[in-house]
Amino acid sequence: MSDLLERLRGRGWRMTSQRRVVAEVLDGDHVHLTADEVHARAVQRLPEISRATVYNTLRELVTLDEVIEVSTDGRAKRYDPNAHHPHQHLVCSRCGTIRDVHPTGDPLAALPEEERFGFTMSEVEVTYRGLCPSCA
Amino acid sequence: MSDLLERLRGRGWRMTSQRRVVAEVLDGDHVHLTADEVHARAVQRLPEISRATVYNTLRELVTLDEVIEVSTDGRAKRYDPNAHHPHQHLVCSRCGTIRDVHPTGDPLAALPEEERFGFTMSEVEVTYRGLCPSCA
DNA sequence: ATCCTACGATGGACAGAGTCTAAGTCAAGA
DNA sequence: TCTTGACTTAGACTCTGTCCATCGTAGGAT
Ligand SMILES: [Mn+2]
Ligand SMILES: [Mn+2]
Ligand SMILES: [Zn+2]
Ligand SMILES: [Zn+2]
Repeated sequence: MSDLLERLRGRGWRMTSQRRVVAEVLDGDHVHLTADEVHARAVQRLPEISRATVYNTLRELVTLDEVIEVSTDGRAKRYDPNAHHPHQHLVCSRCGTIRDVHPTGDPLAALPEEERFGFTMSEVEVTYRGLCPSCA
Repeated sequence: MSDLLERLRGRGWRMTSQRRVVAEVLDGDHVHLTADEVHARAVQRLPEISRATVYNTLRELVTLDEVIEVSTDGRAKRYDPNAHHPHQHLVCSRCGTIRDVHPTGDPLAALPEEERFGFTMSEVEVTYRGLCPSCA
């Protein structure tokens, strides 16, 4: 994730300990933490970091296309650092676990012209739901 | 929508004026109202109906599979009476308009076995995003 | 190395969406 | 008509997220 820190510095970001810690917390695969989960983990490393700063930093990362915002339920949004490889999500209906998945083909192809109502299409979001092995 | 009222009566629902009004508000095609929008319209017909009752009734309709809950943004959930014909949604990124759409083929087919992580799949939700004719 | 200052961090108030509770009301069966 | 448990209500409360005024500091200028 230090690539991220480099890119951000390159974009003129002032590098603070708070931003560094948020970026570190978001490192890894299949990471889909809520803002409060990010805050909880950030506090482990930097006890005085505030909730507002975590929200601010996440919002900036989203604006910079470095993190994706995912809302799979009606609850808290989740923040996904895997922003550079397009993917979809597989969610366990019981425990809420989220995995990144890569469906084959172009999902847009399944929507016939006459079903597009004159819209200019830009993206498709797919959420697969089911029970994970532990919950089944 | 009086079919709905019949079905509900058959399921042992006590029929109150409040429930009747909520069901009436939800009648129609491409209806995707928020709870507060449902409440606002219900108040036109029955001024003393409370927000809590609207929420209660919507939750029951969802439990009975008579209405579908849709969350296309991170904002308020939308309530969709078109629960008996499976469909997906096309959303305008600018104004939020929602249309029902019917993609061809089985959306599950696009997810290869090795991408299912041992999940027992149950459903797929697809959200197509773009700009509607008025917003483009 | 020190100084400056605009940008960032902070806590707390605030807002939107939804749930819960205790008390009052009424649909519908006896 | 009476009775009663299911339904409705207002408002308090929770959860998620935003906003604001103030304070602090990263990093360029000297
Ligand atoms: Mn992801
Ligand atoms: Mn719909
Ligand atoms: Zn699970
Ligand atoms: Zn539009």
